[in-house]
Amino acid sequence: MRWSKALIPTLKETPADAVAPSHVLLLRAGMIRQLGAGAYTYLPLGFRVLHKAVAIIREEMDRAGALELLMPALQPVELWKESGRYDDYGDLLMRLMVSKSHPMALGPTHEEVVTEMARGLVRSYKQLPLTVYQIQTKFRDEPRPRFGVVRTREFLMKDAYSLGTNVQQLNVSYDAMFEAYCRIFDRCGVPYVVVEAESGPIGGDSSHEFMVPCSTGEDKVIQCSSCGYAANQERAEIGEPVAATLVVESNPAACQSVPTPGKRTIREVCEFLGVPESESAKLLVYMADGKPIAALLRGDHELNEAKLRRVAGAVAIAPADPAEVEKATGVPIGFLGPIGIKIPLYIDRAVASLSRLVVGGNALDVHTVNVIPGRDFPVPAVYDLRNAQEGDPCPRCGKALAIKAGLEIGHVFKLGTKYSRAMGARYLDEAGREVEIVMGCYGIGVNRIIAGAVEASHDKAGIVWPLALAPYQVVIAPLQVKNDAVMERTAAIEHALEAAGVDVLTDDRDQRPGVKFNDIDLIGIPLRVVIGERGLKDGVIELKWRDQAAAETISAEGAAEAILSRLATAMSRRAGECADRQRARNAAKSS
RNA sequence: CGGGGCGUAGCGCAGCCUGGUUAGCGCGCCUGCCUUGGGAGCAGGAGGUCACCAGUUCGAAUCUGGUCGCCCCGACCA
Repeated sequence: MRWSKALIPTLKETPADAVAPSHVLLLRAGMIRQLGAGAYTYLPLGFRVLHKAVAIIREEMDRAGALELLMPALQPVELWKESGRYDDYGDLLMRLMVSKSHPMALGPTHEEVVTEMARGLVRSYKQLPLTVYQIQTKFRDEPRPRFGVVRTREFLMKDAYSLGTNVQQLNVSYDAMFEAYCRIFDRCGVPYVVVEAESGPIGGDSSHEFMVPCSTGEDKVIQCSSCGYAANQERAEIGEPVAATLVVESNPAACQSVPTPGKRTIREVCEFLGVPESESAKLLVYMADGKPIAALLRGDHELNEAKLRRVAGAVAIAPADPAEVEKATGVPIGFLGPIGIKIPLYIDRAVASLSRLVVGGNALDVHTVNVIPGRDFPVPAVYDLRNAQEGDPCPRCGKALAIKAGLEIGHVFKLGTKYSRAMGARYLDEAGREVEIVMGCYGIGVNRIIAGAVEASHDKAGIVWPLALAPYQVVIAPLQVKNDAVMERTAAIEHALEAAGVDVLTDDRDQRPGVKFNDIDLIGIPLRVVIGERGLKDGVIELKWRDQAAAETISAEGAAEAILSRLATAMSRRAGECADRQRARNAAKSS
């Protein structure tokens, strides 16, 4: 491709609206352009990158035995009502009227459609297991799209669904998809960590997320550097604290009510009383399936709603509003405490290990000090209720956990029979009995692979694409486009590379070298070939890798062959790294 | 949905507080000259319903009210 014939609208300045590095650079490199909030055009260069990712995904899904198909984005809302997600999914579901009065939805995901298909097509255990996938546009009415291509209302997703007769088949399918995902992201050259994840409203038993570590990530990843434990903060467990020597005073003071007029928040109360927040406890009231429950946490800790939901055995929980709190406890919000509380109380482990704390006094403008858990209120049991923090003990090995931001690019779930039960998708087993299909679902955000690659790999000058995703593998920059010798040499190398199947971009613009170099760095093409009068006089041209500082001079004669061999070396090195990682995974699995 | 910010040429911005000729600047774009190994220089030029609607006024980019759009933080989120 000749640059002069291409559409590559690079930007010198950063558009005011862009903040995240991937957003800024994809915009500046002329890869995307915004149409509206959460809606982006992929310009030719960006579309090529998307295609490269799609091609890799397709190869690996096919290799894993998944069958590609294409389901409609336009879906009857009846299906969503049948599965129960019409309500659960809420406003995120993009609804519209067809033929003026017929309500439909644009698919945010396709469990319903797959299950509908399965109940029509799958009759016998002999047809199972089966995994299908598609690469298709999804729609979600995101309340807040952000960071360019990271969270949009319309995005490209690879979604796969496994159908099996039982949990064993599900586990085999799940493992195959898990492995395919590792291969996909390895091949794309995007760094990632696999974390245990909360399965969320999609339901199901088990789930892993694939995260690109980067500051733009919207999730928090908890990781143990010692044993390799990694989990989404939503899910991360906290290990038993190292048995701290509890300072038990020989003659502890009795608890005592103190006035705290107008002090409602932990910060206000602790500041007012001159007590560290870590020696206070807060009582949070939640509505669990419509009934009030309470959680007691250390003042400086954060409640993990998923943990509380599990402990309480509830389907759904939500913070109680002030009116519900007062109705359930008789106490105005801000002064709640565990002493004498009437609703079911779940106590976080960290609270029980405190020897003295400040709690709400269960009356307006009152708190209670010198409270000792177990003495002043019962502690029948303790739970892990809070979000893991930096430095908390690892649940596996007890070493300190670290926390960092991660961008979710892939997610695998074991759904079980959630959808097949709700929608009646059954097969006949060997004994002729009707049995619900056991399902799994597996998603990759294709756009997020692009965003994640840029987040993980860029410098001051611009994007540094991994070879596998780059819109073009090689860029040729003839420096004097009016010099016949330069242009003949350029064309010769260009044609030789293209004939060998290499994606080549030739910057034939009549621009000064500085302009070309800066644009080339910005769009991030891995290998740059510079052909100039000066070098040609000595019979040489220059090669430079985008991710390396130094350039290399090679003979102009046989340059194409030299470039091809360097590309081949780079690709086989990458393939070797992927193979090494796969071996490491296999070794870890068998051990 | 709560909080904050912004909307003036393709991009980045000034002007607005204190209303007053033809609304400016830089980059980019077009033409010519010149230059050519890291975003050159000179000259000429094109490009704007000042987001939209209503109001105040002799007069509105500027003041008032409303609407819409976009960004950020939070809530939310397979």
